Amino acid sequence: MGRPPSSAKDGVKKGPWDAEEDKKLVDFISKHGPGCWISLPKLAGLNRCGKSCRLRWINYLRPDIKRGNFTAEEEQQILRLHAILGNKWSAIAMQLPGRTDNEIKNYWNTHLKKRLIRMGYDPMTHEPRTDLMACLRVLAMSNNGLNDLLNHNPLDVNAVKLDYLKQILQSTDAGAPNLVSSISTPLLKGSPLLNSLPQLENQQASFSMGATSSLHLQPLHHPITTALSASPMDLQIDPQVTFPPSLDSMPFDGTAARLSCGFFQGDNLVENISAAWDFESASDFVPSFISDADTPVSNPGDVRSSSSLHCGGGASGRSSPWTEIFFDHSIIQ
DNA sequence: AAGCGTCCCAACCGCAGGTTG
DNA sequence: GCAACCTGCGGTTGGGACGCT
Repeated sequence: MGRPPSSAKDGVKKGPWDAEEDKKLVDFISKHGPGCWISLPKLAGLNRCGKSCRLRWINYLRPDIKRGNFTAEEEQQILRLHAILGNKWSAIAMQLPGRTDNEIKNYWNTHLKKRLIRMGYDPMTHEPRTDLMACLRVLAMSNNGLNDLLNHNPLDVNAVKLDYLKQILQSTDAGAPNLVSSISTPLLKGSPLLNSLPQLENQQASFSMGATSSLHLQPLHHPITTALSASPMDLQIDPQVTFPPSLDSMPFDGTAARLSCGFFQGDNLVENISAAWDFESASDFVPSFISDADTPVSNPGDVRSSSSLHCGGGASGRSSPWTEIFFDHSIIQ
């Protein structure tokens, strides 16, 4: 568990602690108290840096550390405190005797945050995230309906693709309070793929999102994709738009498309997400998530790969919960 | 049984703030 | 006032454990 043993420039040992090191540290601190962490390693006969000793003592060796699973009461307390304090793990730990900030942080990241997400709450604000539902439905189709179709009729890939596109374009959310946009599909005209399904042309599709959402649909793998991503296809849906007529004649090779949603607070984009569909092969048909650039998320199941999605309004460097929202949500699963 | 992907968590890193000389 | 040092915090890493195919 943990980091592999390694040596720093000055020869100080790093990585997991062994029993002998633990004993030296415990013996020294029980005799002399924690004191100065910088000089402690030398005095205790440890080939570690003071920082490492401090961390080991505070997070593992301290006699008042409580071991074992978190109780339901502790979970509730963490949730309550996190709603008030945010990621102030040390402040939260002060209210939970025997628990360390590191332990609480780990427990939050591996259990409680995901649980909140599954329940439809934003783990940072602890507020319901109703504005995500339209995108979740689109993505649910991708993970369930599409795969089912492929499994049942693997040979008729084009039919599956068309059906999938149709589902996306027909998706509605009558239950949500903000039914704000409608999107026509002239963009898809001319696609060899779509020509085989005439009724799809000019079809109106409704997407339900927050009243200040944006949406764009654009072809990938196209020479002018880059130019398009800046404008004019990034559309502010407030309250109702259709694709600009100029896009009617845009070539679409039928191999890929991207759905992108931006969420705004006032004029500020606080979150932008995209899903891309690659129609080149059936196996690539599950959408991949992309950030504001064209960098696909290589391993969307691993939350650590989601760092390319920036969560606005928080501290810099904070990883976005959005990928988890999609892949952990009960609708998806 | 083997291979693979994901989960979990101990430990590391960088940084900010406080203290000391 | 300033630099060096020390401590504490929050974010991130990475490998063993585990589960699934």
